[in-house]
Amino acid sequence: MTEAETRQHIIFAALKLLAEKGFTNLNMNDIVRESGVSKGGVYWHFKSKDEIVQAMLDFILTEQINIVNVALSEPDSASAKLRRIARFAEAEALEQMPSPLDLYALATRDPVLMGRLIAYFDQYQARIAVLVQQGIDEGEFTPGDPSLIALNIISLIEGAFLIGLTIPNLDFAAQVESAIDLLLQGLNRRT
Amino acid sequence: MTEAETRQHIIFAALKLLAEKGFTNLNMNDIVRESGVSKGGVYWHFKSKDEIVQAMLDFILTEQINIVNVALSEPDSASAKLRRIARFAEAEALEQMPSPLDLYALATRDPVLMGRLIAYFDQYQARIAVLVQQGIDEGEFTPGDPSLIALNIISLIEGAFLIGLTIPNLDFAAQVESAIDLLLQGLNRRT
DNA sequence: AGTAACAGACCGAACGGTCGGTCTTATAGA
DNA sequence: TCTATAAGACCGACCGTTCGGTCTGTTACT
Repeated sequence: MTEAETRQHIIFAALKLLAEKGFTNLNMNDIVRESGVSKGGVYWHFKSKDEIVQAMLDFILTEQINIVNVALSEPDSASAKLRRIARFAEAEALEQMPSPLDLYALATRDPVLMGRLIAYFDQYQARIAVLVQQGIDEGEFTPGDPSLIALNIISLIEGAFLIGLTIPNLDFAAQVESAIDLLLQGLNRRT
Repeated sequence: MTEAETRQHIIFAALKLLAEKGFTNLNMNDIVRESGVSKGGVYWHFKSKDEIVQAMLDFILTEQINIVNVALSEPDSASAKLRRIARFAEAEALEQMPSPLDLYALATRDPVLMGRLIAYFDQYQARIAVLVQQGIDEGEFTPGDPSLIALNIISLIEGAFLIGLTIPNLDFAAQVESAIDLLLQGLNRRT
């Protein structure tokens, strides 16, 4: 195993544990056990628990941005892209990915994490804003401030996530779908 | 001080600390110090830390429901009520209330907390659904499943909160306002 | 006197992090 | 080619601290 491989191996182990037990119950000894790497080994690659948390957040946010990028790169109408993003989000939620909720909560207190999170939201917002602009240009959406509308769209998706992650036995897919419908109904130009 | 007063005093102290330092750094010794009640005293009123966390969540959720109830009791149009709720939410966010984010994250792993949270969302959803129904009946909103629409509205508000709590220097009020506008544009019957 | 309400010293487990050492692989001089 | 040397990657026992929680009182009111 190369250095980078081991590093990622440790991060994946940590992510798995985070998904299973939440941050409050995430401790180094468990990460050591789960990863199969010794304590010394883990601390060779990461100088602190905080650094692991940081790496986990980076990984998740990068994944998220990639999902959005892929959805945006498809040659589709703006609303179709929007639906695609929502569906990706849904698919990912169904996997055993750890909820970013713990990490968001942490970021509220940690300037470093907060920095990454802000950068992420900036990127996210910028990309969605481009999409909104596309929709407006193509006459699909009613004109408005793309940046602000983008933030509202993100709010809706994140909120749906929050609810979906919290409430079990909820038809998450249907909810996201209808949320987007509601949103589009508001965005679509009235013909 | 009566028993109930001391109890609430301790909870307030815990809430203040939660707001300041987040759940990860919330410990009993600090609660003891902040409340001014001794450890024995605190453990006289609460048999465990979990019980305090539970009480905190209960308090926050009850507050939230009350806000909604007050907003709903005003004799207003459906959309006006909706704006009122958003504005209340915003006002509360500006105070130093602790973000429920930590508690939401916790609830994901704790069945008891989850139970309270689900009950809360159920109530919340039911109330908003009534409001949506009112809007539909009065011809203000386009017809649709009030329950599902209610969930979407909640998603939007919670999402706006999430973003607002996370990103600093964001014009939170403006964002919520525009989010509701966007929503209403979708909800309003096209004349 | 009895009990509800509190005080605070104390406990053991668990935590994040350290440290001296080992194993493997790469390099280089003879 | 063989071997000496060194560096990188990893090991796991151990340490100091912190944590949630307990226990033995003490106060004050009825």
